[in-house]
Amino acid sequence: MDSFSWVDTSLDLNSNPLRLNDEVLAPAKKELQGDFSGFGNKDSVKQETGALVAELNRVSAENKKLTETLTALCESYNALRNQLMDYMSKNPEISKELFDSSSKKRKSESSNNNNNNVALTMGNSESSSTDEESCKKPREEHIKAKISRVHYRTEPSDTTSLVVKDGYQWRKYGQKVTRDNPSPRAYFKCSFAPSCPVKKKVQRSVEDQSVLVATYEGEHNHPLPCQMDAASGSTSRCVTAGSVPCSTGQTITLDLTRSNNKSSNEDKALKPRIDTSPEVRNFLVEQMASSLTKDPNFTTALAAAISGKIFQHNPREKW
DNA sequence: CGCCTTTGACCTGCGC
DNA sequence: GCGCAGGTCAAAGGCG
Repeated sequence: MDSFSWVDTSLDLNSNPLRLNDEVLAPAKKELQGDFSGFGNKDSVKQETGALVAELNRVSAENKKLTETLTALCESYNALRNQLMDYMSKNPEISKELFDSSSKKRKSESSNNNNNNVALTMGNSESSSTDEESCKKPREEHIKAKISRVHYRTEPSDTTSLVVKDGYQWRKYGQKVTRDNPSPRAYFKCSFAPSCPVKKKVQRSVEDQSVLVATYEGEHNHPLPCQMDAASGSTSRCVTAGSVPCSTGQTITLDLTRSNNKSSNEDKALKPRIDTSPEVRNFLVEQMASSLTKDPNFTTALAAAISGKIFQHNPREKW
């Protein structure tokens, strides 16, 4: 699966057209439909108001039309993406061929094009940021080791910490300043199990210092420590980011700035803005549901969570 | 006292 | 062979 995961199929859906309804048009509409008593009953004002309302209606209709077009576009895009994934999974040699040629090409461009997938990449886009992996000698262990990259959004004020709370226990064994990024890169090993081969590299994104890029190598040979804590009934000290990002082969962006009791302007500014029109909301919900159910990694994570619950109910049972 | 982080030294692969 | 850059080691120090 990793062999074709270079396809960056991410799509920025936070584009402006979707926001027009609420953020731009609604206040204007409200203003136009408001009380004009201050202007008296002059015909010219009425005519102007009427013209503006008509114009607003026209723009609203156009916006709705554009939204529908975009929705249709998204649907066809996702269908096309799924077809591509199916095709490449059925033809691994072709995807490998494509991967090899593209990685060769990217090798020469890597100094300029790394970190292209910062921000909203939830699709299979591992290799868009495999700058160092592509430069490595393809040793067997590196081919076998599953590599995944997870982006964690941190507090904008926190630009020095390289700690990623992902639920596992890590021991830092090194830190290095790399050439292509002024921020230091920290090296971690999984310290929960001595035999666990998983390593993690954490470095701040060049483009956005508030984004931590964690690269996981290998697979954990033990359950998530939080599940163990839950099983033993002890008070867990781990704070998960709500996901098990290991060995997925995908790039995921997690927002760690979303605290429960915070409502500052800064926090508001970070919140994703989603169009509240019903059709768009339904579409997004359907897309999310279908993406999650189709994703085998989600199924795996779900199974892990359920097994964790089972452990919780059967504390005597060993794993 | 044990665990963890820091940090300089060392190792290894790669390009010239 | 040499230099560079990324990755790893291990001693020293901090902290609970």
